[in-house]
Amino acid sequence: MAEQLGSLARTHTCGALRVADVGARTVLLGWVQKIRDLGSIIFLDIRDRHGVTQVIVQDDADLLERAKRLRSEFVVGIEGLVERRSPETVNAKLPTGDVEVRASSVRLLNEAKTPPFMIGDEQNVSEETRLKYRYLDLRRPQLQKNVMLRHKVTMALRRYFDDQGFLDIETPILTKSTPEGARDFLVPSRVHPGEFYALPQSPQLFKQILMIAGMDRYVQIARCFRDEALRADRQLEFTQIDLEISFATPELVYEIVEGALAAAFEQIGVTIARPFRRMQYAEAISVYGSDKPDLRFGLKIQDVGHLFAESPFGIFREAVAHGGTVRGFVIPGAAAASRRELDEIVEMAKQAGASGLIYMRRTAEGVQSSAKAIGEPATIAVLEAMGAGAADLVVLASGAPDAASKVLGQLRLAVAKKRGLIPDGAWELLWVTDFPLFEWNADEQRWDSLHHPFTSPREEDLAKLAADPGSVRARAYDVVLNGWELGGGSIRIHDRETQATVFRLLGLSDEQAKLRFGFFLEALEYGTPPHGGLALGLDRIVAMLAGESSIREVIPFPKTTQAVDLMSDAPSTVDAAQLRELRLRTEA
RNA sequence: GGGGUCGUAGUUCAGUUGGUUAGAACGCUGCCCUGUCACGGCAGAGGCCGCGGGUUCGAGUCCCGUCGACCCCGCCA
Repeated sequence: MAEQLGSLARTHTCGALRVADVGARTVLLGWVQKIRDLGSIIFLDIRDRHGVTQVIVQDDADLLERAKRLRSEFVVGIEGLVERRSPETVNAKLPTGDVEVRASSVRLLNEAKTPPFMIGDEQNVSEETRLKYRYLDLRRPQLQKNVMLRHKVTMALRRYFDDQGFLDIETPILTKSTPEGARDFLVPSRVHPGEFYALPQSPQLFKQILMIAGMDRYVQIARCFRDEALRADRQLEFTQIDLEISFATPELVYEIVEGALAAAFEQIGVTIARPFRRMQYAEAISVYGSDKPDLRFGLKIQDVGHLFAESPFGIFREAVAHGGTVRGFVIPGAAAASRRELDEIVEMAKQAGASGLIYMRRTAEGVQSSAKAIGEPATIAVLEAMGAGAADLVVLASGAPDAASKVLGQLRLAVAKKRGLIPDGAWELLWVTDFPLFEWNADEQRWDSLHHPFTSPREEDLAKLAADPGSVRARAYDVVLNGWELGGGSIRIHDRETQATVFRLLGLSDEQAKLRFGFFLEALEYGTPPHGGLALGLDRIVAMLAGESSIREVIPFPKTTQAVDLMSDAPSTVDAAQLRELRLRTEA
């Protein structure tokens, strides 16, 4: 049934033809998107990734007969003459809508089963169905647009880093397991039974070694693998724009990364404001309850603990007495909220981990607080201290300072979303700086790196390393866009002594450190330049630029939240023979 | 590991208090149609109501379990 392509050569893509082409002979190769059969005149919409062109079949009985046999998604070659459409038949919705192709031959290159969903249609299809038939989903305009945007962003970044003197260098995919951080994906070695490679969580040590090797500026669009739970913004494998710079200061890293993001934003025609705003980690946590604050809206968290030191309201008074505090934020215009809306807000707070939430507002009769014990004068004092007007609602929660803020930070996001406080088209980029170097791991009774063990402490905090590790700030920084962490990095430790001190604080004996990172520690001793860098999440950047809320929309073949590829059905069992060769036995 | 939302025709969905033969739209098939582009008209096919159990005279609907998709917490140096 299907015919050969033969010598049929494409002259134009399906998005190319314009009035200037009228009179030209053309060959279009593509998919049948739509057939409008009017009897003795048939219109075909032919699609490729460049666009859609209308083909008209008329007069020729044999050709009409052939066209009638076509169905959606058949692959065809159309030969014909470009004609101008009469004014009343122009289709303003198509870039090619001023012209049409009068077919002189229709070649059926391949048939297609009826697809499970329509390609040219914007109708919603469940993600499950889309992922199973990803090759069809990828034909749809939205994903084609996203794939093309990703290409443009990638190319722009490669050009940018080349201009900035970076070398694009590949690092191994089969590498050494370093059990800190995320769970590794392991690859068994046939040659060394019982031993395993790990897939890189990031090329961290290799890029630092490239600095030791004198490469000066390194960049790689690197696939990274982490065997952790999946989310809208997290996949098992994802792509980082990984970079490292010798003789780097944070300022230099900021400048280079801001330039890179500007180049990426140019691809959607947006000029971003530079330099980016900066915010210390401590402020981000206390005021926004998050280390990746969304600055597109207010609802800033304020501390009013001092107003409750002697409050008759026991919960707040006790919190303050025991080193905690009372924090909250103002929801503008929410004073008129119904009982049901108020209950919803309290429920959202509980979902965020709050044990309770107090709200207060001004009323026609005076003021009202959901905790009557607080009393009218104190309620007025809080409303005034927080700058709440007559139309506003105040919500309050108590707890340890950071914990209260983190709960309120989640509530802040939920409230903003629910009440439509997030403006469209806003791009709020910032650097979050001065992260703590360590966080206390209560389960293991030791310090953990907040970033990673190769992060340099701030020089003025070096003296505190031994006595008070929790107060040591890192030379680490994250770049945040609209509440998404786009990337993070640090100035690295470049001397063996500091590195050894940090390992000890992390509870790694010299022996363990040598076993895991021996090659790296040895390399450090051969003239390591001061260096630092950062990694940007390419999937997140492209998703943001594309206006998508999940990175699955910018990854051609993503996995489900249960880590399954619905198209290929990976992961799967393997032959017993394969396992034998690897000397592996499974329990399941 | 925990919490939540959702599984009904190829697709997206509706389905009342548990009650006759489970509907709509789009898609699909056939016929008609010379300017359509969300073509139009006529006719038609299409269902293990995710799966398994239970309650009941009777279950798409109620209960238990299970599988899957998505969102969130934990986790993600």
